[in-house]
Amino acid sequence: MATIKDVAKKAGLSVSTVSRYLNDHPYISDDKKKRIKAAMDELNYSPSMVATQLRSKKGTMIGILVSRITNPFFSYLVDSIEKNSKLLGYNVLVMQTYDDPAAELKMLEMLKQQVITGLIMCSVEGNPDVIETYQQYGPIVFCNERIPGSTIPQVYTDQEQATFEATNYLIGKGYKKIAYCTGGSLTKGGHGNARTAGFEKALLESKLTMKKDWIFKEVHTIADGHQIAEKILSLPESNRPDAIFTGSDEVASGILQKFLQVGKKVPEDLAIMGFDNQPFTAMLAVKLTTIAQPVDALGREATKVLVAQIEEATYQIDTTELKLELIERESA
Amino acid sequence: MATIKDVAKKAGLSVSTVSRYLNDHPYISDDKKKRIKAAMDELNYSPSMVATQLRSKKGTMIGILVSRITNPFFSYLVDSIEKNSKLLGYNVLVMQTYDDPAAELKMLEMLKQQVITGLIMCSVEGNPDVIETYQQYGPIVFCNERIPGSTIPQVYTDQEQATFEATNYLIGKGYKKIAYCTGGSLTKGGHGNARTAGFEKALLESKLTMKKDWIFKEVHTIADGHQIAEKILSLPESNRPDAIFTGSDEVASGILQKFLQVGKKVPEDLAIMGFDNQPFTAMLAVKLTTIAQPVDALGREATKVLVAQIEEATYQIDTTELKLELIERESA
DNA sequence: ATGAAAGCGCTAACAC
DNA sequence: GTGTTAGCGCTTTCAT
Repeated sequence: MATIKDVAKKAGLSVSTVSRYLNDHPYISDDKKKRIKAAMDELNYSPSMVATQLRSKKGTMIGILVSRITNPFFSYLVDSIEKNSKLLGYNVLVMQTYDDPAAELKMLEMLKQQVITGLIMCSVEGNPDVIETYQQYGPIVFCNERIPGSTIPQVYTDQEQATFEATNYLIGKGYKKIAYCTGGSLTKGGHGNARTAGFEKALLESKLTMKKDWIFKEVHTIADGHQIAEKILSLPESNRPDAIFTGSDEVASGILQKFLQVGKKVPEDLAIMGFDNQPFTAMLAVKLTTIAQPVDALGREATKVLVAQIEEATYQIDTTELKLELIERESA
Repeated sequence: MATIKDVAKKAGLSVSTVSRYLNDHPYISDDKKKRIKAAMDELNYSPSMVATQLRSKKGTMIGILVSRITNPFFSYLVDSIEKNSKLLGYNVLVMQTYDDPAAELKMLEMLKQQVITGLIMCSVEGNPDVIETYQQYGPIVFCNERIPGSTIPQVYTDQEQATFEATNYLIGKGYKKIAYCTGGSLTKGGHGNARTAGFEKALLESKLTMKKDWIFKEVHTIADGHQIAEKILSLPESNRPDAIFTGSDEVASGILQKFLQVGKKVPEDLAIMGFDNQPFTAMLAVKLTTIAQPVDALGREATKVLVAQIEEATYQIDTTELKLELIERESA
């Protein structure tokens, strides 16, 4: 591999001139520019990013933390962040946590070790206070996750309000026995808390109660949905919910599928509310009523905030598109 | 940020000893190990990956090239590669090409610039011959894409055979006017060629013909499926296909949805064959007949081959799981 | 077992 | 405009 030194020698110039050329500094004579270009081509030279970065301290890699990339919400989010990053001259290092705080810490360490120049956390498992201590090593932004009172910039939607409204929508339709699913662990500070708060608030206002048997935590997949359906169906009829807020289209679909399989009707036997408005939800046997997330805007704004911080500029988040929207279809 | 020098000073030792500690060399006295550890903790020290890499030439980042991460096939593939890489001590840099050869080249350049230590190409747009020239800068493996005659290691399934069989399945059901969709551009050497070959072979053997009007190229999304459906429906009835091989569950779903919307029946009015067996295909209003891909195995084997090459070991690809399987449901 | 010192490839004063 | 030079933080001979 040719180095800047080789190029300088071949062009009969000093390394500094070549370095200037690389960083397109002003004031290099055209004649020399051509000689340098020729030498580079001849040697098939590419500057070493590693050396550049060691010296200049400026990296070009952004880290993205998601819990599971196979969740379409996250794959669309990564898509948005990747596209916007590329536009701004950055590359993305993607890491899945699978809800493991250790993976998250590993990513934070990479920020410290300068592997990444900035970090977008689309899911957070660890203690926000310790995450904050990593800000000294590079900018961090929370995307989608909202951590009240944190000093870390956040790009988010109002999930509490949306869940509140969605639950009221259910209540308004006459459902009184509403079950609840969450991807979180239901511990304070864990994720999914905003939604839980909105759900509880709606129930409280209507003097409805939450039953232990109707709460499902740490559920994410279609298979989880199957299990939930089975649990519900194994309950005595008198004790079964008549509606369920799932917090995930995948879980919702799983429940739906199992109910249909055993000959139940949706929403007559169970009304199902999804979350995310994933593309396929409009095509299911019973079209899913769900909540659309502004995933493109979420990714775009998060990227812009992060890059602004990296480049020591300021950027005011544009919140106009960051709205959740209830999509009314057939399942509830 | 503390450096190795600071640690050495604080521990009253030389940088070399600290470096040895970092790389757990043999023969450091326990006493000194403790002093080093203490100094590191006190200074909150983390070695700089960048400096380490500049010196040692050993990186820990693997590049993954996909066309669109929002395609569930790719998100599952990335999931598999990411998980397996992590297991082997590597991180992943993900880049989407959106079928743009320039993006692909950019990634190849990153291999040259040592940003990534190895590259898994899950989609290839550019000229295989020029891709091969990049092997001098680091190992490359093709995953899913098969490029006959290339010296680059490949992990793939037999898509030609599977498409041949799927088409024969359609023919066996009595369909004679079979349309065809591909994500590729239908140029020689472009992707999707294996499938096209299998399709053509099946048609040829049954003396069926391909019609221009029944060929759809560069289609990927549900929206593309909608358009295809509209084009088919705009054809005079006598000239409409009675079945369609889509090469993509997303496209298949789009076609299905539009047909159902206008009151057509599937498979009676049009038999639809998907590809990928994405989770939601079993839950559509008309369950999709499709082809399951061994995506976990694909990702795992690709990662193992690549890492073996990076670490200068040898690895024999385990092909036992690399089989495509026709999943017969309702749409065809 | 430990240390001194020479770079890895590049950037950025500083000098001319 | 262009060249000289001192590092960035680490690894790695080569001594001892």
